[in-house]
Amino acid sequence: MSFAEGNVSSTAPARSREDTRRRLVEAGTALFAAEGLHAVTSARIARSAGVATGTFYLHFKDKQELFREIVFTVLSELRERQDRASGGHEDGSRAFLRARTEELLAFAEDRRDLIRVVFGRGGESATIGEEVMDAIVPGLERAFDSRLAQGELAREVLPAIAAQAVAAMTTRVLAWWVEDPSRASREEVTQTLLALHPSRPQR
Amino acid sequence: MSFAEGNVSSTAPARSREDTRRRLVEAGTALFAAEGLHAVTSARIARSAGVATGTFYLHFKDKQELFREIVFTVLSELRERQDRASGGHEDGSRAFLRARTEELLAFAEDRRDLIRVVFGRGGESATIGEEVMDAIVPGLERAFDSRLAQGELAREVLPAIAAQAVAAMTTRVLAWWVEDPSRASREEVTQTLLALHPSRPQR
Amino acid sequence: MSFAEGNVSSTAPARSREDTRRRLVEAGTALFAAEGLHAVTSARIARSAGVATGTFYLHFKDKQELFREIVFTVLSELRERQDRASGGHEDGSRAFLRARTEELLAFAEDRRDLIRVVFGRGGESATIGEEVMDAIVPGLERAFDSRLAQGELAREVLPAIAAQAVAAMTTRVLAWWVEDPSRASREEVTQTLLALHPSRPQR
Amino acid sequence: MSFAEGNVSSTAPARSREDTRRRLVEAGTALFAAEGLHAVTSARIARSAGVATGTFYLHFKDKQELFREIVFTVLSELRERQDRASGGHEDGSRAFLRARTEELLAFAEDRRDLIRVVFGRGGESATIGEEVMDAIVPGLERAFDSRLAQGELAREVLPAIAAQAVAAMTTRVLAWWVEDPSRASREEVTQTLLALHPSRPQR
DNA sequence: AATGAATGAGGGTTCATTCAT
DNA sequence: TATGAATGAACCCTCATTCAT
Repeated sequence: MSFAEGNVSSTAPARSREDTRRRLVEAGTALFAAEGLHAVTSARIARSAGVATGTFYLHFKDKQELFREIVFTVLSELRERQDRASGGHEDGSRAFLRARTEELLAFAEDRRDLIRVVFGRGGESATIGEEVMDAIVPGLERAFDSRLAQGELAREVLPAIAAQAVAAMTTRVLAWWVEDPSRASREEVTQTLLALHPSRPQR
Repeated sequence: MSFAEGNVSSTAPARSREDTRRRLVEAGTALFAAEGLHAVTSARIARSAGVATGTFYLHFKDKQELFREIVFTVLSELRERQDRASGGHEDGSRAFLRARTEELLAFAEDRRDLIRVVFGRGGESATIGEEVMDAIVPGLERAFDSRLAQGELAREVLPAIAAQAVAAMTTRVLAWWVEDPSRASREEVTQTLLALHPSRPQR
Repeated sequence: MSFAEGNVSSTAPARSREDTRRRLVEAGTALFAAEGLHAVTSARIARSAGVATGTFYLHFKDKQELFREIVFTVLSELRERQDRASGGHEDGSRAFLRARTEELLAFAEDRRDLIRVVFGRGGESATIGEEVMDAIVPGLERAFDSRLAQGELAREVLPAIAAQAVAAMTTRVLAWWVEDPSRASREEVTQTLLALHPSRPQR
Repeated sequence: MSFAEGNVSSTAPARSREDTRRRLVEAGTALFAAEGLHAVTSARIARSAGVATGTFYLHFKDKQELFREIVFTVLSELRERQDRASGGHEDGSRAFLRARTEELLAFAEDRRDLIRVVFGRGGESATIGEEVMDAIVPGLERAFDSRLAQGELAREVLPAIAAQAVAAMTTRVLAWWVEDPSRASREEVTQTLLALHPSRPQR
């Protein structure tokens, strides 16, 4: 057993392990997007990933864990992309909001399946639905807090409520749109979402 | 009150059957509100209603049917109450909207359990969640259509999207609020919802 | 309460009771013929007879009892008709056999439903199937015994076996025929059954 | 015997799976023979095979599938044995028939349980009973067709009916005999069955 | 690390039968 | 006698998870 061989035998399985994991994530994403958390069994995910049933549990504690992983990977990737997209603009400005919204919709167009899993079917697991909200809402709430302080928000708006409202509105519109993108152009969705965004007092 | 009248309104067995049904609906409502559609079994609902497992199926084809019945009874009762409350006001006017929103919140305060079942956990069943949306969205969409025509809505707003957005926003805020009504006063919720309602073009 | 009234009130229910029973038998016959013993519930029979579920059990101990009653009523009626039909002929003669077979087929044509219940689906209940055989076989066996003694049967034929064979052959052909009477004319069935009837040694 | 050969014929897990399946088939056969299709539950078969309930469904879609498998395995094995036994004789000849009948009875003596399942209780499932007939009858009908053409059958015999009759007669006698083989010797059964077989015109 | 057969608790549902009215 | 709501045991089947290989 040469040094090289040893290397090969210790890295090849490592690569293979990651590969297996990725295959499971991909199979799970496709199935969850198409049928939802409850309708999909861990055995089917494994089969669809081309591995044995038991292999699933070498990579994930249970079905929820895979689901959760998909959901939070998406959320963090999405946030990263939005942060990058809105990087050049002043926090909370129109341009900032537009950049983030456009990036959101670009992502949704690219990865309809992921949006379906996270926002379309997330409600299937009460726990995870709550966690998704917890991942989205606090940032929004802080934003509304500061906009309220700067007088850029109607005084009667409670940031905590507005944050819930905007999170729900955005995720719902997204889910609705990816279900059938011909329902509206990307620009129409963008403009409507921006128009509905809470802003300075009216009248 | 004649003898005939008494007979007509309800025979003895009929009263008993209706009573059992009502007990099942109540037990189901409480359990669905607390744990959601999936976590509750028909056997538990029956036991909690003080009847045998089989009795459940004398009254409902299956668990979904009871769930659906609860959901759509609530929706129609709610709509009725809102219609009554907004009866005196011009369609789509501020006063109209305020009256409907106040009635919605009054209902939510009265029947937190029902709101939880319908809006908090409704998403658990993709089918029913979709149907709930279908019961709410078209009316909103028509309202936005006519408001757009009257120039009372920013021109860039697409009614179909706005309807999805407002439905999601409202139901989410409601669910969030009934989860812990101390989070905000009824008036704060009312004002925030009204402030977030899409309206005439800004700027 | 006059004498007449008393009479009415005591005989009317009596008539009604018999009527109810007859309705149950008829409903049961139709349903058993169409779907078999297992596929039919006592509640459905009652409903189809226009009475309440519980009423079924005022007339029959259980579903089997109704089934059994139908089966054995048919068997005894059939035997009576065959006896009457073959009355003028010498026991075991060709004419005797032909008369009985013709009567059997006439009955089958009249009452396809009954034949289906008794011979088509009888096998569904092992117990009753056995009893049907026990009702048919001994008579046949005695007949073969005497025909054997008279040299009208091949010597190598064991009456006990021949009786089983003829009972099975006849009931099966009957069931097959009533399932679709266009499969063969009544005369063809008669002639074939008679031709297959064990008789004097050949060759 | 190379290493490869051993591998090909059966891997360790494969052997185990087949073994479980065989145990289920054997347990099912014994139970179906003793109590019939309806009286036996899949859970009991599993328990009797020494495996868990769920294991049953790893091997068979449902109870019917196991039943069907037993029935049609028997029928095809039986046919094979009969074909082999009658191989040397001219089709439809006396010797041919005798060889097939003797093989049938030898099989019945060997595997009373199987005969009970297939012919004794087969009627319990209308569907399967029909299929069993469909597996037996067409061959008989063809045989009678050609015998009729050759004048070896009474002209008044309709082959389609005779086929039904002979199938029923044979299976019934078989079932009756295996229920208690002391009722008749194998030779007596053989001779009676042969004597009852439709043949050339009499008189 | 991967396999895949096995597990068994538990869910949904049916239905023969009872019994208070 | 009739009613029909109620009963509850029992069945079929699924599937998340384990474990010997």
